[in-house]
Amino acid sequence: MNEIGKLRAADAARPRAETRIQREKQEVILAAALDVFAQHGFRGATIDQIAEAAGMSKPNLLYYFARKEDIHKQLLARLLTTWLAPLHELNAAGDPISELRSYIRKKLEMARDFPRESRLFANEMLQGAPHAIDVLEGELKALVDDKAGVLLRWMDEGRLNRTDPYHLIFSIWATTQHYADFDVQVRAVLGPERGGEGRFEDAARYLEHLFMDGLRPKAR
Amino acid sequence: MNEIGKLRAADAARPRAETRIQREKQEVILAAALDVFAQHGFRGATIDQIAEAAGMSKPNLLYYFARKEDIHKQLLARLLTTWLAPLHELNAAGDPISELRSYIRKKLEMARDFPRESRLFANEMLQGAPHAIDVLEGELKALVDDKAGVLLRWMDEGRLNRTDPYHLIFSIWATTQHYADFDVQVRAVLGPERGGEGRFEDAARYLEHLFMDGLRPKAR
DNA sequence: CTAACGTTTTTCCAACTGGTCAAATTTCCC
DNA sequence: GGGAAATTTGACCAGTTGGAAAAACGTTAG
Repeated sequence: MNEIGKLRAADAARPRAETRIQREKQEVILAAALDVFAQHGFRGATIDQIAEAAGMSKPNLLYYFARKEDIHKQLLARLLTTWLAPLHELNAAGDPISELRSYIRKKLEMARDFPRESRLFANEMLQGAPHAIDVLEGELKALVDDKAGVLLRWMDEGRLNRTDPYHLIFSIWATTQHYADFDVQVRAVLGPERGGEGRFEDAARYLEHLFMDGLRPKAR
Repeated sequence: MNEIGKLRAADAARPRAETRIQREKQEVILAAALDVFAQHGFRGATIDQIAEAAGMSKPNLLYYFARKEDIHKQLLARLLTTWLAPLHELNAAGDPISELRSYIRKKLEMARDFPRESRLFANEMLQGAPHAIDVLEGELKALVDDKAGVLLRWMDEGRLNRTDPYHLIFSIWATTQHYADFDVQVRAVLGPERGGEGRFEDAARYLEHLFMDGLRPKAR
């Protein structure tokens, strides 16, 4: 009888050397699970669904991930690191306006290129972050605290309008992720003509304008 | 044997006169279902869960709503009308800046006062709007087309900075609903001190500033 | 080539799922 | 207070769910 599966589950701290097949199949499973979890949430997704999307039988899938939760956990862990990367790159030594512009652009590109990851995260938030609350209160909060400090310094120096740095970051998250999470709505409202691929460029132009200058015409 | 349940399911066009108990229990069920659907999505929610939250047995609940989908449908239908009301109220004859300010405020209040409704809607969007796509492409698109026209006229008159009116509306939706849908994240990042009830006032102040004036300091 | 290990399939299970049905109980109107 | 209608309950069902076990099949290093 094989022990690898159980070892990996019980003893993740000392992972066994992985075979080629293990690496490949695990990727296939995670890719399939991303689709299913992103659309139906954790409870709404079934192992059968994931297995079928991954092109294998349920017991075969369970050979690689002993339980459904393990797949979800790993997906979430991967996501969170790549998700936070753009904010990490916000450079205190750079120019405030172009740093923010760049951050907004990167986040919008992530919404465009990794919409399933965004929806997976959104699902986790809607459920009250049962699997991610620790990261939110720990790593994420620390990072945002740090960057909020940077923003605040920029504001003190008069290089950015004075406002709430936390809510500023929230508003960037909200506006960019909206294009992944509410994609159906965006497409439906824009209609067939404007709802095509160009919508991300339109969004980028609009968001830049909004965040830089707002909507009120300058008095003259 | 009783027929009301089946009649109501089969012949919703000509509803029977409702008894007091029917009205009351249906409300209790819908309130309970709102909680459960908002947290777990349609597939992730179970009738047992809803029944328990409503304080009744499953067969008893099924006496009032013959199928799970019926509860969800009704919840969604109610939601959509109240959800669109604030945008309806955007008045073409008013002052652009105060109209927008007022719209943003109302949407933020809805996120604060009806977070479960917001999450129910978000869940539906994440799943690709299987039950709401018609409304999105019909009623909602028509309304947004109309109001986008108003915004465009305001821009033509120089009373609003020229920008994309559709994405403007999206950004208002995104930034306000964020405080309902991503509430856990907002609280976690703000921490115990700043994450209390005051967060909505802070958000209101910030969003007003963002939408009105943006972040770039005025050249002087 | 073959034995050990890795992988896949088949079979199975207990718990849960949405939903039915008839009997028991309660409510309401006369 | 009695009877009809409305409501609630308990027992039940077929299909699905997450998961276990072990046998059958592949792969690969010596």
